[in-house]
Amino acid sequence: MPAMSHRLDITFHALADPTRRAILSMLLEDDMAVSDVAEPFEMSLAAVSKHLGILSRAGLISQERRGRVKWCQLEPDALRDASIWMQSFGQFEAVNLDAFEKFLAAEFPGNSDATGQDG
Amino acid sequence: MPAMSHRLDITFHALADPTRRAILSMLLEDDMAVSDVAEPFEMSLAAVSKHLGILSRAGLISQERRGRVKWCQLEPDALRDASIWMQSFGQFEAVNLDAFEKFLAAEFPGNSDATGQDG
DNA sequence: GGCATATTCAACCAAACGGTTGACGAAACC
DNA sequence: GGTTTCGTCAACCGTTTGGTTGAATATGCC
Repeated sequence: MPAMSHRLDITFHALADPTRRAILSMLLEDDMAVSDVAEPFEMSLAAVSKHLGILSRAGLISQERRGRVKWCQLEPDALRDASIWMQSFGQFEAVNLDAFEKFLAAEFPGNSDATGQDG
Repeated sequence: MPAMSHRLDITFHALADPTRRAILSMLLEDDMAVSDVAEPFEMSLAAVSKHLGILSRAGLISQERRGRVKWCQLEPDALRDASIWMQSFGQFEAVNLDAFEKFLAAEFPGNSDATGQDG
């Protein structure tokens, strides 16, 4: 596996954008069509389509065409390498569940607007 | 904490570069001066200095000036939020130690060249 | 003081990013 | 068959990125 590092580049880069993280959060709840993914964002469908392409190339989501609708599905396994890479820096063997809850409350306020964006 | 999402942007972006991940790996072993961090890389000192600035602004390292030498120290706590964010995607409550070992062997071959870069 | 060492700053560059728009292709509906 | 819907493509645009170089700013040494 020579390109291990490159895969990490792709994964972390994909995660480094709030829109893309918001999309992943949305897909946590259910598979979605591209248009439905795009709907809550104040940007063009083409822009969201690009984001989905980046997530897809990173392996973080998969896309399956059914009829004219393209369904997007979370592929959380792709986070594994990145997560494991982080583990190599210690500290995280036992994630503090308390901190986790607080974090979620801050990152996904109300969970009705689980976008990971400010506001 | 309104800018939680922005912090994640910064952290993931900092991690999305192989040079910067290599630097973090080097700092795992020991604190280092800027010049010593730069030495193994085939790029200018100024470039490495910029990378260190990015890592520092992300909180992933701290820098302390002693005399004319600036020492760089790993700050693994900054990975916590990013790590926790990943936990929200499930899958990782129990990291597979076996996978972890294999990963380390691939990412840091021999551990004498723990750069995280290809080759 | 004068010179070497350690690090950053400033200006610049090519390439990539995140977005837009308009055209296009493919599937579905009537 | 014509039109609408879904999604991508291509071209473009301003900004950011990751790198370079040379000058500037400490600090340490003799």
